[in-house]
Amino acid sequence: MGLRKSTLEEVAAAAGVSKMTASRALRGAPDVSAETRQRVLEATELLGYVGNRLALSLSSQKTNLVAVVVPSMSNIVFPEVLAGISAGLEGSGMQAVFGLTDYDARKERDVIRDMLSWRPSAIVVTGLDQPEDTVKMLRSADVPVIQIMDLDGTPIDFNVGLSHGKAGEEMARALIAAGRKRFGYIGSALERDLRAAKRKAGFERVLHENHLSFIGQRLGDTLSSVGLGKYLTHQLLRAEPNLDCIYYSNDDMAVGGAFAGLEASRSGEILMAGFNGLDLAAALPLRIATSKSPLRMIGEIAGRLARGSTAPNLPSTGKIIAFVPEITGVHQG
Amino acid sequence: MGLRKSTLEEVAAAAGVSKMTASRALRGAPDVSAETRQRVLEATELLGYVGNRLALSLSSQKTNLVAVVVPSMSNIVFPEVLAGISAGLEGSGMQAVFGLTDYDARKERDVIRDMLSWRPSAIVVTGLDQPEDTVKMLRSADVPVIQIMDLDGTPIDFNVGLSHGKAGEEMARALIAAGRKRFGYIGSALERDLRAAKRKAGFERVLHENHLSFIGQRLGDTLSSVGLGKYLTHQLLRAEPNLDCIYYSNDDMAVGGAFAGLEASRSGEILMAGFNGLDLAAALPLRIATSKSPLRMIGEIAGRLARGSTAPNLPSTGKIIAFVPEITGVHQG
DNA sequence: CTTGTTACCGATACCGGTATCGATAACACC
DNA sequence: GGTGTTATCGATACCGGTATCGGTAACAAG
Repeated sequence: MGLRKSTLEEVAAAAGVSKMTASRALRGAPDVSAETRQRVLEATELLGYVGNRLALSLSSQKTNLVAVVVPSMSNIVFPEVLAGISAGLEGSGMQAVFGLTDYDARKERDVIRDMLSWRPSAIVVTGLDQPEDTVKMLRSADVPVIQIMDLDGTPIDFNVGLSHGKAGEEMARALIAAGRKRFGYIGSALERDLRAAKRKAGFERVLHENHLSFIGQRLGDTLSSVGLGKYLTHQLLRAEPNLDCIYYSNDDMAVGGAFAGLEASRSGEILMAGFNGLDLAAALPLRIATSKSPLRMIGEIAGRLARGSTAPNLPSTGKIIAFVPEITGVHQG
Repeated sequence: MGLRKSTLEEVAAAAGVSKMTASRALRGAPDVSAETRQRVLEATELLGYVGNRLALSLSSQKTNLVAVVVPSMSNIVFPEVLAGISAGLEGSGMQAVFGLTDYDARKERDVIRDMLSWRPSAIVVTGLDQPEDTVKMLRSADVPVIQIMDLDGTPIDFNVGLSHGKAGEEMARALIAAGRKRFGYIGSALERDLRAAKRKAGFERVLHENHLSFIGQRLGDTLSSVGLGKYLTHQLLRAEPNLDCIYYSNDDMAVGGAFAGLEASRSGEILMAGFNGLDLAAALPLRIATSKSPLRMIGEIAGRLARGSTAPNLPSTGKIIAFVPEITGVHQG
């Protein structure tokens, strides 16, 4: 059991052949006799040889890396997408590499630059709102760029997701159709979570079309969480007791809101609407309304695009894959 | 704006210097005149040059990679740990690379082998229960190995986590001290989630010491989730209506259980106990008992160990960093 | 015996950087 | 003028693989 990582050269020496022959044997290339191949495999086993991908990738000018850049891991949304990407890559020999931006554009640029320095065979980034210099960097990287989650903007290359503006609009229409009239809004950190801001803007557009507006709103400045949603809902309900519907920036916040409603003994009256369609929300004893965003599917398709395989059964063709979220849990009030 | 990735050679040519001088200029090495450095930087900007880490790492025999191998992303536990690792690595120039095992030992071995082929400067793996061949591979890799989450076993090198056996024991003691007598258990996929199995075993040890045992239990075979916890709890409560306490494999399941209790109008009576101390559970309108596992902290310390910096204020010294989970939410019954 | 074919293998160049050592020029000093 | 010192730069080797081409031995065919 060698303590230092052994090289192909050493394996070859142990097998009594040249480096080149050892390389061929390990890759299952032709032009190697069965006996020689056997000896090389034994030497490999003996030395615990593990190939060096750095050398392989440098030499072959190819990597099996897919760079994935997401804002955060602090709620279940992005992990779900990442799991989807991993699943979409499964069996391709490709490996996803994740980088976090903390919803910070500068950090995003640095992370992307760092990722590109590994010469990945594809890069997946979240959203369409990268600043110009970041876009320029991605464009000149000569790598397939897959922008996920959002559709509202101009994609660089591939684009998988849904229109958050429309998602907000549709939710507003559904709630108005269900007879809701007195709306509140609760969200957080909208200057960073641009997709949540787009949903809110879409929602408000439809409210205005119907000569309505948010009666009251509360905006937190930390990232969304169940606890924050609960806290802000208590606040908002104290200030505006006669709301009959609250739109939240996402399901985490809405679930918190539902708990707050429960604690305030006002469960049935006020309809809480979120976004994402988390499993958690489905298991809740309280009904919240939500738009089901196909997080895992978005990840899987991104993964399949990254591996370059033709993805079957896509909801639309071409380089833009659009989903329309299904709205559930809206009931008359 | 070059479409193909440019090389240092090209940058050097554009600046009218040799490759070597360009390399020095970009790394801020000495022996470069201010004027030359300026010309190189301009050429870099012009060509949109992004260094090639493959070449750099191969040449320097060093990578900035930290390999991280976790079982899953489907609940918030591991994302939380990953976020901690990222935070612990912040500012070090190191980059975490994640691989998923789906709680499958064979897949774990393959993922670890694949990770090692990138010659990471450290590798973080989940748990201490790797099969012998995997351990051998890690041992001979000549890389710091950091095993996280669990302490019950023999570590290869560094070890950060807590004893899940003891966590189960302590929870049982606390519940018994609070007057609970009729215990049930609900979990899932224990043959894969070995840490949950250890907690259960610890819990049962203390039950037996007190001449008690689980009156009834339900084991799912899919991964834990809020929905599954709710479903199994309904089942168990029908079969064993006189339970006064249920121990769950984790908080996800326990939260589902709490919801089930709510739906069955038996909220106050039965104490549900989980594990992890998720934020979600804290925001719940219902009290569940839990052991707070410092997930993010475990990740951060693993990250700090990986970057090789001395981590200040560690709860213990040496290569084993042990945490003791805090139990909350246990009330008399 | 010569020639051609096939199977197997090795020598060499290269991927894109960095380490190392040596070269050159400018300048100071004796 | 000869010599030493310093600042700046380039040529070369190397990291650990793979692509490519050429070489050798064995054997069959003429």
